Amino acid sequence: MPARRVSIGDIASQLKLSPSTVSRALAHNPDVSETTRQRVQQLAQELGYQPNQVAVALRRGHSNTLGVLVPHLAGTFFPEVVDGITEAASQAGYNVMICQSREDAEQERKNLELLMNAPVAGLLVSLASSTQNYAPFEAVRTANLPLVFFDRAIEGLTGEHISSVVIDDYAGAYMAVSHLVEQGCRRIAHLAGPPHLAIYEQRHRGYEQALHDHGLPYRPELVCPIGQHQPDGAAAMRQLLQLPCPPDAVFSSGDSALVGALQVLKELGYRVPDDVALAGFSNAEFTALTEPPLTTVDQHSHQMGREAVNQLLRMLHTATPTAVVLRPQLLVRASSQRVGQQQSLAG
Amino acid sequence: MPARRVSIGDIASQLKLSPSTVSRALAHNPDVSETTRQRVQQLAQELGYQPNQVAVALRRGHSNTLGVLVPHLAGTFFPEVVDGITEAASQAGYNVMICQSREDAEQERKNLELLMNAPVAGLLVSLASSTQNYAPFEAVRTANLPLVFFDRAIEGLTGEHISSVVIDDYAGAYMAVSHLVEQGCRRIAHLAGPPHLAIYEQRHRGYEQALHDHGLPYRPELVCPIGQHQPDGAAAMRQLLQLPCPPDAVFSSGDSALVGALQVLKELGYRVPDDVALAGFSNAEFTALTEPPLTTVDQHSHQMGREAVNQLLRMLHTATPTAVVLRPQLLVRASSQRVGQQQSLAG
DNA sequence: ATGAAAGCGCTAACAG
DNA sequence: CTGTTAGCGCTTTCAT
Repeated sequence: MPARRVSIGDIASQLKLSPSTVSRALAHNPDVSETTRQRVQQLAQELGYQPNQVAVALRRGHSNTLGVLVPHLAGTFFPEVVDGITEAASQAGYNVMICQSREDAEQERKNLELLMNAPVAGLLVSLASSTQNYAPFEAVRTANLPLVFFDRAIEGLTGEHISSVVIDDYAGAYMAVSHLVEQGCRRIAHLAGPPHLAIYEQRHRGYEQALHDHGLPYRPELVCPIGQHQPDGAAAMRQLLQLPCPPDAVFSSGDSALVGALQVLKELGYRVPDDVALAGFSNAEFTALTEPPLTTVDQHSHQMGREAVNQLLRMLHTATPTAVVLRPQLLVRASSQRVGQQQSLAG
Repeated sequence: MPARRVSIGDIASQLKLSPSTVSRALAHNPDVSETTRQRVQQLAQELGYQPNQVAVALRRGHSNTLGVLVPHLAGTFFPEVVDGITEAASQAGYNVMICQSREDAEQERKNLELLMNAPVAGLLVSLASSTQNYAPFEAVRTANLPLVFFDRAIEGLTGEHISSVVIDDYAGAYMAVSHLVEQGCRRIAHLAGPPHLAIYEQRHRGYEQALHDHGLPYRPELVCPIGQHQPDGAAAMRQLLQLPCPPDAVFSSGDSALVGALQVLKELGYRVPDDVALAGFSNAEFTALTEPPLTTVDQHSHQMGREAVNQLLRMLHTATPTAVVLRPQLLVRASSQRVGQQQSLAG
């Protein structure tokens, strides 16, 4: 009943040829005569022959599938990267298998194992926030399976088949904070992310350096280490407003937390940007739709996905790993533009 | 150099056993003696043995991979469904392979072919908006490959291995429009989606029926067939406001278009909801963050994904197809709540 | 230009 | 309880 699919053997016997010849004909092998080639292709067409990719993969020892491992698919960033990945992959004739670690290191390990046995031609990975143990990635490295980290990479893990595509988080934060200073802000708070993820550490460092370069002091009480969700940002904002000397601007390491802060400010009657100016990071879809719209740093997420695939394909062919750093772009919107201040697009 | 991976044969020869015994021991087959089982498992552990899933799939004739085909991964809806799918699938020991049709019927056909040869244990599909020819799905049906449509289904395509999970779009639209009527709106416009997709047709019908049941006339000039993006909604809104007798409410078939409409209204100085009340469909993340927040219909997207996987697993085991219809939920927010009107949550 | 044979890694039927 | 054999569908020597 399950409508058995036609195999090379079927075609061979119908045409009284050997499987090898049929295989060759299908592969446009020049050894095979023009006439047989046509006969084979004709019949294959008629019977609706489709190669069994599993058998092909087993025989060849590798597949044309790329494995993708992301922390989650919520929000806008990762879906956009994945979109870029699937687009570039399918253009190059690869398909894509996606797993989510759900920010859990153990789940990440399992998925990694799964993908390695899938098997895939290579891996595109963005780390879970809870990952502390890099042993599973060592295993990928020793298996010589090409690996590209995107956005969240392991600093220091290098190998002959390990590339990375990240944005310059440091520069993005620096640009945003410099912009806030130029708008006249002097007490700039920072909603910081988990520091063991390099991206958040870099954003923190960019914040720090920008303050320093503009002659402003770094005040630890203005730096709140928080989760990345809306309520986290709201709670942090409330605390900041309790300070004897509250901030006149907030630079958040993520947009969701920032929108939480915005809501608290509006609720308590503060004016944005005049009392408190706001800038975030990621260019989430909703940042353009809040009131006021939020200044944020765009990460070129779609392009990051495409670039990650390019890196992978490059390694597949020439085995030269690279570390690509994309330059982020500051999007200045009303949440940080004070009247009477010059507009500036860079830091 | 590529650090050859250890196979069952390797373990067998090191232990002077046959591959079959090793295979059995690994599979906890009760036939094998306790001692050998332990020896095998011990060595497998030490050598870091991992089964080659491709070989397993080839041998068994099927894999533990589910194929997912979505129109796109932009916005919030499909990522949320996919999130539900991967969650439920991985709990059931399946992994997930995701393809995007990019709303293109030809791409959809290719991806379908790809997934069928992957091979997958079953398919979870949401149609591209341009799909008119259902032949590729006939092929899936005759291959007896379990198929679950979610959200965008082919009405009338039934089979022994075809299920569907959709929400009651008709009811969702009916609820939203009834709510607008209860808020005192009398000239309710509709931003309609592509009518050949059943979901949009149903939303349109729900709109029509709600008007009728409340004794309001259906006015064709208030129904705008548009694309689903923000500028489409903005353009439609401008047109509607040109009418001799403009609408006092808008029910949009999607949230992005609605936010476009909202922006035009604010730009031109209309008050929402007092001059024009708004309601949308999908509960996109940003609808809670606009000013005012947008009333919308929640589609239980995450649950839809989980449910789709359940349907698929059910067919894998018992072969009984089902058509699940989830009940949507109207989320009343400020964009439709007029002061002095009673609040109502259902229609 | 074509065929025969071997084998990718695994499992299941069939001995013993 | 364990081993032998065969084969999933395909590709690729090696013959002819």
